Amino acid sequence: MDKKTCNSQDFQDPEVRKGPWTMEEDLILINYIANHGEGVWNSLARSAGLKRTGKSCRLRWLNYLRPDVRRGNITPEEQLLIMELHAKWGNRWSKIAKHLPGRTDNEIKNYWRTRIQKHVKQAETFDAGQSSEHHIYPTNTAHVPGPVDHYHPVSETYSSIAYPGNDPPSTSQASCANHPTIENCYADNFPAPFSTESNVSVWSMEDLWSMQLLNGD
DNA sequence: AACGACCGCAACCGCCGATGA
DNA sequence: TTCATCGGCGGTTGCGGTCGT
Repeated sequence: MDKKTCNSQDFQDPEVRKGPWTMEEDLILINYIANHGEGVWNSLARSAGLKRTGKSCRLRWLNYLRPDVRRGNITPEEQLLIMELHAKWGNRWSKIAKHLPGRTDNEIKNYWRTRIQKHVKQAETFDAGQSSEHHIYPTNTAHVPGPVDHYHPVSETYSSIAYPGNDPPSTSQASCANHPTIENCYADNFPAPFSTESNVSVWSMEDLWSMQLLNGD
């Protein structure tokens, strides 16, 4: 049998819940960690009464519920730092995230793939068609991504990379793009938190934490 | 107004290394 | 040394929202 399927943490328990976290689950997790601290995620999940894997709890906590997590609105400075560090280390998202306080590896990874990689690919395909010319950028975008050079495994760096310095992320896509934070984005939907039927969490972290404080021991 | 295409993000999956019995 | 368990990481996917026609 495959080792993975034998792993208790990966075992397909029919009782294990998957998919989006509910507000109740979030509150349980926040309360439990507030009272007992984080760590030993599998036993935490069991002790807290959550029908989730330890992995799922850890991910939810680190990427969303942690009080110091900052979400949305990557600043131009952060974007530049991400580009520099990615040029240096490649897809070492957790390593990159350590240099961006409050940012998670998952967010940086998503940001890179959805915002930056897209433009890099555009530039690459364009450069392929314009190989004799340098720094001629697509006209269908305001962004001017530079060419990506190749990774040197020995030095753990890319040879050179020319990214736009203060090119802000596109704001034309997400509905929340003009909001400073996703919390404010959620706040704009109040006082009618949606998805009430599925009870999927769409609450601001401030709300969750204030609820936690109210419920606090 | 309706609908399909596209995009962003949360969450899951698979793998690997560390640790302890 | 071997095995089980856990934590962490990077890659991938599915869903919901937005945009364009």
